Amino acid sequence: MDSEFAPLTLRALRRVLRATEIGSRQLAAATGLTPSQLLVLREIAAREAATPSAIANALQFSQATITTIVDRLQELGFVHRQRSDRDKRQFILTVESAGQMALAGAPDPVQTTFTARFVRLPQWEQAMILAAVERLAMLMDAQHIDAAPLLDSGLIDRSEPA
Amino acid sequence: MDSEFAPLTLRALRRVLRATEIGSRQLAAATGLTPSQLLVLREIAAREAATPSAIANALQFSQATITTIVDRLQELGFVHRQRSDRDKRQFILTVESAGQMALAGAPDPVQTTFTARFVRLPQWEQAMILAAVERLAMLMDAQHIDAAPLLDSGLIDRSEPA
DNA sequence: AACCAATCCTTCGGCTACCGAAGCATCTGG
DNA sequence: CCAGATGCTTCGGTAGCCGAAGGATTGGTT
Repeated sequence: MDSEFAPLTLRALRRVLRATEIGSRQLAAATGLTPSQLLVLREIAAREAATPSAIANALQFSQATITTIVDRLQELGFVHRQRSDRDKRQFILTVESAGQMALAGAPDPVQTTFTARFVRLPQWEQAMILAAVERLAMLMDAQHIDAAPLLDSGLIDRSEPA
Repeated sequence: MDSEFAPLTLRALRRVLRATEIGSRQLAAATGLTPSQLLVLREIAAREAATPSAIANALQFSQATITTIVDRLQELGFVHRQRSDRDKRQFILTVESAGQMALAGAPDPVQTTFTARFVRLPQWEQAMILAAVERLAMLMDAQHIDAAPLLDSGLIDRSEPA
């Protein structure tokens, strides 16, 4: 048997990736933001008291990169920079209302059509897809797995941490 | 019920995307190639008689972008440019042996660990994930759907083509 | 045959992404 | 109060990415 599901899954996954990547670039063009700017904006919006280093860490960008992107978001009036009181080395980043509107008013087209189609699937299939994607996320997310082995028995091998 | 599987799926999917994106950047650093160069190289390798415009179209890059990336791949000796006989405006791109080796010798770390973990899942789950991801690819790939409605009955809505 | 529009690719100019290294301010442990 | 660590920015550099313009080639028209 030794069925070869893995490469097929990877290939299909690449198609998904490509589609979303292209969509995010189109979205960027539509909003005037670049994909990276959008990514950073979303990441700031998603957390309380975001700091540049936290964003850099979450997105795996260097701090220098975050600085330039935040610079631009600030120029656009989407984000506010404010020194932290606790630690005056830090900046607290917050999303201004203009930024909120940009996020809300510019739905990702791929995401939109995806959702429109997805909700038409039978419930069981929706649930199945969700379960599968969450499983995928676990299988791929190396960061969190190092912190806490989420997977079931005997799944983790950890051959050479490099 | 009106269960909200869609946003959860999107959120999980974003985690997957992030993980692969980060992995591809790490891979790039490891091989000396950039993510885009790798993408283009893979795309050339994947097809017979690749032309710049075909690659540009598949990856949704401009021709100008492909030109510069192929320039660099050529400098590295990974890709060969040759005028087409049929149509002398075109170039035929082929992957040189050095490029083949680069592709083969530099496995994506995310992909590798993913596969290592994936194959340990029970067969039924592997099959389930594969089915789900293929379904996802269908749901997201706007390009092909316009050409041929792949989905089952009543799935397509096509509300405003924008 | 001569032309015109379309097509393929490149070149050019310009902005952004992204990084490492260096620099400045601040914090923390001793 | 000082030394080292930390958070962020600035600087210099490579690459991505694009639209517009340009050179060559093609196919269809008259």
